[in-house]
Amino acid sequence: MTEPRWLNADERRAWLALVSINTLLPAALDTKLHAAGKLSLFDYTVLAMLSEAEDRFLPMSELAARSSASLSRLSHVVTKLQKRGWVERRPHPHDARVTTAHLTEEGMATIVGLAPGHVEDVRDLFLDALTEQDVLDLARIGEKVVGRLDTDHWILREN
Amino acid sequence: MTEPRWLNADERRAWLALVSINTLLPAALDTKLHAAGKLSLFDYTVLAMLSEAEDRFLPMSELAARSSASLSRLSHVVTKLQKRGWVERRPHPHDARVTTAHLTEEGMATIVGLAPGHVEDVRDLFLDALTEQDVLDLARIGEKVVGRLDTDHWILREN
DNA sequence: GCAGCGTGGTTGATTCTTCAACTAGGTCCC
DNA sequence: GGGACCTAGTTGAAGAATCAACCACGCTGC
Repeated sequence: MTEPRWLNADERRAWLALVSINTLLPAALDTKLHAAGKLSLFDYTVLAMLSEAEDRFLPMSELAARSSASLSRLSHVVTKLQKRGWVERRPHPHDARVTTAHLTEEGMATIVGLAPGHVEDVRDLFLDALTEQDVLDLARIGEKVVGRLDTDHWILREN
Repeated sequence: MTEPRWLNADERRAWLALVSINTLLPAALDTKLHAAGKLSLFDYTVLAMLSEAEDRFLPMSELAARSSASLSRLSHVVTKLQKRGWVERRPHPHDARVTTAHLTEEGMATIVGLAPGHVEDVRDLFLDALTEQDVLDLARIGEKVVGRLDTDHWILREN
């Protein structure tokens, strides 16, 4: 039980900034999205991932991975999105354990309508504060951190 | 209504990494802290802010600012921490609107016991993935983003 | 061909967070 | 000195996240 290595000044700055961003940014985007369409950032992310997937469907576990969520959380949210008519659940044809989540036309229309405003918000709240170099640095550092938190994270997959 | 400026590849990388960190990092630290002492990262942050404050107390609104939370959220959490004997509420002597939250001896003992493990976890899950230059870059970029989200954020105050 | 284990997913209870409504004390200013 | 408005904080209800328990299917080895 040796004395822990406390954070130095720069480490503390980096850590505090990250924790603050972590609470402020999702809160701000949640507010915007809730005003625009009564959904949360997580709801939006789920719809976005489906809209970018081939044929607009994904197995629940793949969708969970792409939205960095637990299967349980995703299951509850998909139930909610289903009630709004934006997503459908279907059994997988070849593996009866698997459920696939499909984006409906209505769901697609919703995200198409929301996306431009959301991108503007992301720029407004976040990217516009940064130079091109900052963006590059952040992408590099961010991916390192993601790799440490989850070695197989999908955003690190080749291509 | 002009065509929105979609994210370019690097912007997208930076954004996706940040969103992923945002869900993975607190989840991992919550799990660790919950195992160590049945508290969340936010609970820990509140205790930590009090422990670093002069005389170990702060007005609710200042504590809310330092933990990036709404007053409402803080109020509920302080009620919980109070029930565990870690925090006390007292009226402010000169302004009857203000409530101050005080860290008890028991609360101090709790955070002193938890801190070394928590710092190790922060290194383990996050800082150890980064070089010294990364830490500097992240501190710089992080503070820019915080400034954009909240101009008067406390971490930007000239001490 | 069936026992045992791992995978994929759902559910309900508990805990947390947010939101809107409200109390109450302070400040401005006429 | 009395409105009007602002600041600080609390509360209860509603919606969201987590956790543990659980079911069903598939694979493996015998």
